[in-house]
Amino acid sequence: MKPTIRDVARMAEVSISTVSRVMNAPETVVPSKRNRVIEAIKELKYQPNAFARGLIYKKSNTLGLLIPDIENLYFAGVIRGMQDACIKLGYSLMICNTDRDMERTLSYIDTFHEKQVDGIVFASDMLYPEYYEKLTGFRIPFVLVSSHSDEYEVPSVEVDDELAAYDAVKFLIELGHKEIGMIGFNHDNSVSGPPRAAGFVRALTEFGLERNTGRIKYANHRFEHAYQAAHELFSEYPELSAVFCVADEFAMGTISYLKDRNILVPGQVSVIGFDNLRMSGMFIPKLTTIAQPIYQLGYRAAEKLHELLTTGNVAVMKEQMEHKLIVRESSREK
Amino acid sequence: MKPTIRDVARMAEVSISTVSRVMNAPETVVPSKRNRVIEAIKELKYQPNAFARGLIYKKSNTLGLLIPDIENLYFAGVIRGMQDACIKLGYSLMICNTDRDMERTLSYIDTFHEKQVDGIVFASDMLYPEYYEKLTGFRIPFVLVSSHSDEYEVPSVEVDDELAAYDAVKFLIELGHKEIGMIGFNHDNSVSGPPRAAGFVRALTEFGLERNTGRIKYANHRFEHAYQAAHELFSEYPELSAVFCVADEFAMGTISYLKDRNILVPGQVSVIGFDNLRMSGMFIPKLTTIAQPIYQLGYRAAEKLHELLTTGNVAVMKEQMEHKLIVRESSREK
DNA sequence: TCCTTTTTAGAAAAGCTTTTCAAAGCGATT
DNA sequence: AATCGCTTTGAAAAGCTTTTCTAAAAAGGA
Repeated sequence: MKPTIRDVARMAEVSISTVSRVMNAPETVVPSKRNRVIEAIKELKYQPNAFARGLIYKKSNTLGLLIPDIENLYFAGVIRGMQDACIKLGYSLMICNTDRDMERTLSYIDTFHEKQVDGIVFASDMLYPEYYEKLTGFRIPFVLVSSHSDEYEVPSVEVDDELAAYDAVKFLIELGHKEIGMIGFNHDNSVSGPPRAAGFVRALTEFGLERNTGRIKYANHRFEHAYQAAHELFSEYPELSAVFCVADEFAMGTISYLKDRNILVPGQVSVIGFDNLRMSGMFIPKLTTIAQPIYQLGYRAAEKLHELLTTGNVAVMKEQMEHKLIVRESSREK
Repeated sequence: MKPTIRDVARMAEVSISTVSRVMNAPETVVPSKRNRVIEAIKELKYQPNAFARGLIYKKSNTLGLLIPDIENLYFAGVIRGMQDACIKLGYSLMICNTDRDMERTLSYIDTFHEKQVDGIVFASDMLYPEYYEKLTGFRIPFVLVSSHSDEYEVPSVEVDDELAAYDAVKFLIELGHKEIGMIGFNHDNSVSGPPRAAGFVRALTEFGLERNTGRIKYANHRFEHAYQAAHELFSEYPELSAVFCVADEFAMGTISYLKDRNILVPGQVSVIGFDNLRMSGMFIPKLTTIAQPIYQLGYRAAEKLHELLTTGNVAVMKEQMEHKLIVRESSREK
């Protein structure tokens, strides 16, 4: 049986109140007893029961994290950042992989509520009304990471997707490319899809390359879909000399396709990605990409949630972090 | 304030016992009242308090998972499998990233104990005596995944590392390669390191290629280290025509190095990896590798832990799952 | 109609900790 | 020596749910 505070009290020959005090306000108990208690705790390997504490404090010191796809390296980075922040702030972390499935997500929210997580970080997926209603119905505080909400007032941390995409495409244009395509996220279930497409269009327009704005194919988060999308893109526009991919995984898919077609990257076609995954520097060729501060995004999201939890509010509702262009080997001057 | 069972009782005009019964043994309460209670629960969005329940049942229905490195795709797959199993079995999952840091690992075990997880899956890292002592001292049941223990009697699920490595090297030999090197895990903090090296040696010996057995360099889990190790390996043995890498990430590092040296893979050198990560099929060239059933390993580990928790024992202590050779593009006949 | 059995419902205890409140102990001051 | 004030300690309540035990009500039988 797990030892309880009673067992410690009995062994140290004091009352349970004294034991509790030794743990929570040691200076209020005389050293002789205090030491006896400490001894007993060590001896019994006593650890207070989190259920009993939770009942009193009405807090679990646990945060929930909802992730669409844990096999996506992007989220692995977010998790790491968030977990480090949690250690600093004294939270445990409960991670759930939703697979972008609504039913599953809803059920995880139920679980989080039942387990009394103090708050939730909701990553990257669309904040559907169903989620919002449930979360607010349960009065669970939450923040969005790599996402935001136009409809609701929800704190969020992300990158400026429109500007980042603009920078990527501008880079391609300044390299001398005039025939540029894009592999984007499907708009209907993606929050970063539309702004990245907007950045693509804005850059083209500003530089008088409007004729490219329709050269977009969409893919569904994974390599294979991007491979397929690249196939469609190049079948339709074989003249392309550069492609903007809204995710590094898409860039890899695109390059794979090009490789299978014996088209050289960056010799014949330049490809720029987005995210700067850990893998991106390992790929052959190493990916030119827009780096997101992935780790920091996760770290900051946890801090923001903590702020919300402790002060009941956040200083700035929609927060944006800096992106950065990283030039490696998958792009070249035209 | 979160509604409690009292609030429901008041609204439905019954006692709290009745409310509890509606949730746990509905057939024992008369339909008229039962419906009133159900109504009230819905109306108030009531959910029972997990702390209070935990106090009674002495169970959290939560499993802990200790992972060395969440940014390693291998573990992402394990997590997914484990989480799916957890859903099936009715557990929540608490994931902690140890970074292979002993202090951190120990502190996570404390947290798990305090949070009263029902059991722990310990992934891939060495089961140091410190861990074992702590875990057994707390009486927390646990199983090992992608790992095992020679010293202690601990249930485990993994692949037959020695045989898998043997199969990989045998494949290389049957391709006609006679000058073979290996990039392995450092032995001092790795459980799969030694058996994989043993498999390498056994295959060479069986085919009369003993002269190769010393051609091993070690790396430390990550791409960059493998790149460096490949550098050392080829500086010392430039005659090598094939390399066995004990991880796909090592294979990528090795291929990157060879690429930088303008050595063609598989044209001049064949490389075989280990794991079959999701990325391995995206790499250029696509990796020939020994596939581990990663998802199933995680799934099975959770099932095994469940078995341990419910029956107090486990049918087979050390379980091995099947590996499989997957031939893709990074290997070629000599 | 009365008694026995079964069904249904409520009161109270238990699970473990923290915290409040009251009491006891002690030293110091007059 | 008596009182005051501070420190230290223990008893008890509270937090929320489940479960046991008891009582009341309903149903069934004679």
